[in-house]
Amino acid sequence: MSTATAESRPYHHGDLSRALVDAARKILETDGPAALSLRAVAREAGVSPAAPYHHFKDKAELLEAVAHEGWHELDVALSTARASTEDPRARMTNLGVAYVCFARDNPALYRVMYDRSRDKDALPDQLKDDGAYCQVRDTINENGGGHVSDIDLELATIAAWCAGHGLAEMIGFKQFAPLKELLGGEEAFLRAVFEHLGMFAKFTAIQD
Amino acid sequence: MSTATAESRPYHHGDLSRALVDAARKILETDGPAALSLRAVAREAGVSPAAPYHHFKDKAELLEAVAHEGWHELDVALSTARASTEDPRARMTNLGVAYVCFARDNPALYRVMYDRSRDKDALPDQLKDDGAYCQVRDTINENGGGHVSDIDLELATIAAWCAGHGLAEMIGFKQFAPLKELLGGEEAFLRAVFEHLGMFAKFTAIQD
DNA sequence: AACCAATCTGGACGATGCTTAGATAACGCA
DNA sequence: TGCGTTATCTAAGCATCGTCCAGATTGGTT
Repeated sequence: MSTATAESRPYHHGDLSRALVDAARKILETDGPAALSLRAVAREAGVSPAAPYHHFKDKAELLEAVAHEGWHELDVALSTARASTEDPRARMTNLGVAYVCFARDNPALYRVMYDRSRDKDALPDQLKDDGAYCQVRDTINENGGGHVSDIDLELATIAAWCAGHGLAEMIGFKQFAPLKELLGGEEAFLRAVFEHLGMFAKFTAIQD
Repeated sequence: MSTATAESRPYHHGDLSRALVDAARKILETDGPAALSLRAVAREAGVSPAAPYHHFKDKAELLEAVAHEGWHELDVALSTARASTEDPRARMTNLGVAYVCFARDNPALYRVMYDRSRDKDALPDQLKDDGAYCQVRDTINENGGGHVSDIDLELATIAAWCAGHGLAEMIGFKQFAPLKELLGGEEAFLRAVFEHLGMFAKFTAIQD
């Protein structure tokens, strides 16, 4: 035993929940989602295949914990992007670019996040109250100068979120490679695509 | 087509490839993607677990065939929607609604289609030449009256495609239920979201 | 010191994807 | 018509998976 990442562990691990989530994320990063088995996670944490069941009901619950971390980190990334400029219009574009870049830089994690959401037919609840989704809504609201109806604001947020997610899932697709090169890199490509999404048309009209 | 779960079937099946794809789709519809194992497919087709390997290299290749059928059917659905009206602007919205409705009505199939694409980091090649993707591009081009640059046309198509895909993956999410009810049903909700996607802002500006 | 509850192990069960060896039958050619 | 070639299918087996169980170990309470 003690295939552990470090020296020989005591019988009781100490903080196995944490170690399991960390092990899962390490496997995700190095070998991708296909290699993420519960047994592999236990192996990576230096523990027997049955040990995780004392901390997580089943594999899905472990993935839930991993996804939760992912959403939080996405939240942080969006916060940073949001603070990057004063111009509200540019801020919105930066937010979109940051979203897609997060998915590009953490493809396996992003996939787990949405696989779990699709299984539950719902995004994590925290997103709506003070998470990433909320940041998109607030930024859009700033664009409208506060004159936007609740319904329009919600619809625009959904539209933006869906576009961001769609792009995030396809950003690595081979078909886009020539266009990316033509436009001078992936980020320029991203900005150009977001330029074509006019979530603000209605709001700027209201402002005028 | 006499998939022989009943009467005695001859040693050689006749058209097992077809039967396997049909069996896979039936399992997808009734039990969802999680239940789609190669062995279950073979069982459903009334054949030994090893038989599929004489027609498909592995499970992924079977799913590839299933996905291929899905893309073709999506293509048909978009064609129908495209012919539904003369107004080019409304035609574009109808196209988006039809796309999302296809995903809503065939959730498991849609998931297989994109799972396969993500594994290959590419959409099916046929899409670009005369498939669903091409229909979106053509419809957008009609909107621009042919005055759109190739690059802008491609970018707008990508933007629309990504937004449609994002919405398609999330249309069933619980968080959207109240808004759907408020707007008078799912299709009204869809139209409202697509209203907020201004893929045409640039083009209408060109036309004006 | 003694007990309890939490934690971990070893082993097992059924199911999966896939491989191999051998059985069967359809097809082309004499 | 007969025969061999080849495609197709079965049976059995391997490694792995998710999950459960009985029993061993331990830290925390009293």
